[in-house]
Amino acid sequence: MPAIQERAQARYQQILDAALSVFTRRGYREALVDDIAAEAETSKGGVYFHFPGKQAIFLALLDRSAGLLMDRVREAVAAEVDPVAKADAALLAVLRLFSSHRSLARLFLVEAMGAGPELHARLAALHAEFSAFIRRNLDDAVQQGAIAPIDTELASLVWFGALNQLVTRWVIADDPRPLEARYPALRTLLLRTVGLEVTP
Amino acid sequence: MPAIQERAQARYQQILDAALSVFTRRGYREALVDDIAAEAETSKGGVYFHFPGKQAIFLALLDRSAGLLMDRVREAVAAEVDPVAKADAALLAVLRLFSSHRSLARLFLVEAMGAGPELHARLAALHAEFSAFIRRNLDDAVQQGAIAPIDTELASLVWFGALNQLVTRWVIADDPRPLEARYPALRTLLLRTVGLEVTP
Amino acid sequence: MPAIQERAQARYQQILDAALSVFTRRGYREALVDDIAAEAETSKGGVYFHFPGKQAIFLALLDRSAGLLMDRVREAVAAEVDPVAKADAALLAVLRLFSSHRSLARLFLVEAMGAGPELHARLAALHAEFSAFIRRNLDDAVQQGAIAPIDTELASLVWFGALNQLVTRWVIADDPRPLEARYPALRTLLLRTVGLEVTP
Amino acid sequence: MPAIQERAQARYQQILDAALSVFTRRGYREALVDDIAAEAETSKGGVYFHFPGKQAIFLALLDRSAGLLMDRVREAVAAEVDPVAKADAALLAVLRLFSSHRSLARLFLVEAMGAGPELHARLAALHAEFSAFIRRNLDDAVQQGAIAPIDTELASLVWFGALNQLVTRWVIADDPRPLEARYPALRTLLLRTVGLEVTP
DNA sequence: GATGAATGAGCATTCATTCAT
DNA sequence: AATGAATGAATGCTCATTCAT
Repeated sequence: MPAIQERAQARYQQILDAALSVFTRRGYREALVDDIAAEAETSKGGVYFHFPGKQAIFLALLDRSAGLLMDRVREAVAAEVDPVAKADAALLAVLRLFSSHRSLARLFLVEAMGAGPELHARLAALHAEFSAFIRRNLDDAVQQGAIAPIDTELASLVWFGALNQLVTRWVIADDPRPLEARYPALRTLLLRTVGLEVTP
Repeated sequence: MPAIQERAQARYQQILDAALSVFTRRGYREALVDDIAAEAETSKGGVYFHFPGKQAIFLALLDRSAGLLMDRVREAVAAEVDPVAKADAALLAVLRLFSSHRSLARLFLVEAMGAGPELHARLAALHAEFSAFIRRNLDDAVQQGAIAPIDTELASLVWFGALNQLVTRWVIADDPRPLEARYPALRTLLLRTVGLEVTP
Repeated sequence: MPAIQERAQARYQQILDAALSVFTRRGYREALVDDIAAEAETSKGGVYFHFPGKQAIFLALLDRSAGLLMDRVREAVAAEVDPVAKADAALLAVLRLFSSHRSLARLFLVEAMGAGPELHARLAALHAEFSAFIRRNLDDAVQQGAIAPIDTELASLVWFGALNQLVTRWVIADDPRPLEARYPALRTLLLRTVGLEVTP
Repeated sequence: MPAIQERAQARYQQILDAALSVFTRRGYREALVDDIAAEAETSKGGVYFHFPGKQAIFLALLDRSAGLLMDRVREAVAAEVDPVAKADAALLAVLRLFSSHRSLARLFLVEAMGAGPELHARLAALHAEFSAFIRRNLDDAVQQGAIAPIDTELASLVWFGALNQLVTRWVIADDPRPLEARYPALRTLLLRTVGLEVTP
C-alpha cells in the first residue's frame, strides 16, 4: 500500500511544518506538543505515532532544514570554480535562504539553544560541517596560491561567526530589509581577512 | 540597622553565586529554585524574599556579570590611547575574563538562550552595547585617519560575531586551551577588515 | 465513538460527585484537588483534563446543583395553579431538597462564600433568579386580586431571606430534625406578609 | 508607663482598622498579613506582636465591630418602652450603622463566611445573640398581650433573615441608595408576621 | 515594641508521555 | 493510523508564622 505510506509521509511532513511554526512562534520551551498537534490538524497521539518525543521532532526538523540548507549551498557552489568564489557563494546561499525563511533562521540560531544540551551537540555538528566546508575552500585557495597561507580554521570561524551574527541580529531585531542586501559589504570585509581586496 | 542590610546584601550575592553555579551546571530549565536555595544555604522562601522569581534571578545574574565584564573592559580600554588599540584591548579583556570564568561564558552565550524570550531582549541589548562600543572606537579611528572610511557598523558586527563564535565554540567544545591564546591570530584577521596589517 | 464520550461524561460527573463530597467535608480552601481526584478514582491530571482549575470545578458543581434545584422547583410549581400556591410550593421544594441533601445546602450557603469573589457573582445571580421567581408569582397574585397590592420585590426578598436563614441555621447548627418540619409555621408567617392568614 | 500602653493600644486599633479595610477589599482569603501590616504602617512582625495570627485579627475585628453594633442597638432600644418598638428600633439601628459603614456590613455578611469553619461558630453566636434579642422582645410583647401568641423563635429568625438579606443584597449589588430608605416598607411586612398592621 | 529576613510545608497547575479503544 | 482520555512526576510560587537583632 504505497498510498498509505504516502499518507504517512505527508502527515510526517505536516507535523514538521507545524513544529517549525510553533517552535518559531513560541520557542522550544513554550511550544506544547498539543500546539503542534493542533496546527498539524492531528491529535497528540498522532504526533507520538510519528515521533518518539518532543525533542525528536525538533531534531528531525533541524535535520530536514539543514538538508535543505546544504542542498542550496551545494547547488550554489557547484556553479563556481574558484575556491574563494565557492566559499563566497556558500555564504550568499545561506543568506538568501534565511532571508526568505526567517523562521528557519530563528530556529537555527535562537531556538536551538533553548532546546537543551542534547541539541547543542547536533547543532555544533552542523556548525562544524558548514565551517569545515568554508575552510576546505580556503585551504584549496591557499594551495592554488590564490591567497596567502593563513590559519584557515580561524578564518572560517571568523567568516562563520560574522555570518551568524548578521543573521541573528536580523532575526532578533525583526529587521524588514532583505538580508542579502548587506552581503556585498560583508563580503568585502571577510575577503580582507584572507588578504583579498575587492570593492563591494 | 546597617548590619541587617549588610546581611541582606550578602545573602543576595550568595544567591546569585549559587545561581551562577546551578544555571551553568544544569542549564536554565533544569535548574531548580530548590537547588539554588540549597547551594546558597538558605531556604526556597528565602530566595523568593530576595527575588520575585526564577527568571528574575537569571536576569540579575546576567546584569551583575555584564557589569563585571564591562568594568574589566573599561579598565583595559582606559590604558590605551589609540582608538584601534582601545577596541583591540576591549576584545582581549573579554577573552581574558571568559577564559578564567568559563561558567560565565556559558551563562552568556548558551544558557541565556534557554531562559525564554524575555531574556533575549536583555541579551540583545548587552550585545548591542558592546558592539556599539567597538563601533565608536572604529569611528574615532576613521576620524583620526588611522583607518580608511568603512561601514563601521558592519565591521563592529563582524568583530563581535567572530569573538562570539570563538568563545562559543570554546565553551561548547569544552576546549581546555586558554581562550586568549588564539587572540593574536584573531586580531590579525580582524584588523585586516579595517585595512590594517599587523603580524601576530 | 460515543463510547468514549460516554466515558468522559461519566468521569466528568464522577469528578463533580467527588467534589461535592470533598468541598462540603473540608470547605473550599481546605479541599485539595488531590482529594477530589482520589475520591473520583482518577488522577490529578485527569481532573485537569476535564476542568481548567479548582474554581471551575466548584462553579460547575454549583451550576449542576442549581439546575437540579430549579428542576425540582419547576416540577413542584407545575402542579399548582394559584400563584401564591406556586410560590409556596417553590419554597417547600427547596426545603425538601436541602433537607435530604444537607451537603448541597452547605455548598450553596456556606462554602460558596469561601470560594472567592468570582463565586459571589454567580451565587448572587442564582439568588436573584430564585427571588425573581417568587416575585413573579406574587405579582401574578396581585394581578388576580388574590392579594392586595404590595412591594413584591421587597416581599420576595423577605421570603427568600427567611428561607435562607432557616436553612443556614439548620446547616450550621447541624440540626438533626428534618428541615421541612418547620415549614408550615414559616409558611404562616410569610403569607401574613402578603396579607393572607392561614393556619399551619 | 501609661504612654507606652497607650501607644500599644493605638497600634492595636490601627491594625484593626487596616484589617477592616483589607479584609473588605480583598476578602479573607486574599488578604495578606503583609497587606494589613503595610496599611497599618507597621511591619509583619509588628502585627504578630499584637495578634497571634491572621484569624485572630479577623476575630478581634468581628468582636470590636459587634460591640459597636450592639452598643448602637442598645442605645436605640433604651429610648423605647414598647417591646415591639424596641425590636423595631433594634432593626433600624442595625440598618443605620451598616448604611454608613458598608465595609462593616461586607465584613459581617460576606467575608465572615470565607474565613473558615472556626469563624462560623463565632458568627453563629453573634447571629444568635441578635436573634435572641429580637425574640426576647417579641416574647415580652406576647406576654403583655400586644401581639398574639406565636412561635417567636421562628418569627425572630424571619426578621433576622429578612434584614440579613436586605443588607446582603445592598452590599453585593453595591446599591448606592441609603440602606434605611427601605426600612419603613420592610417594617410593615415584618410586623404583619406577628399580626400587626401598620402603614409605612 | 518593632523590624525584616528567613522558614518550609503546602498546593495548584503543567505537560510530556502512555495506552485502551 | 489515529484518537483523546488518563497519568503522575515535576516544580514554581505563596504566605502564615517564627525569630534574631
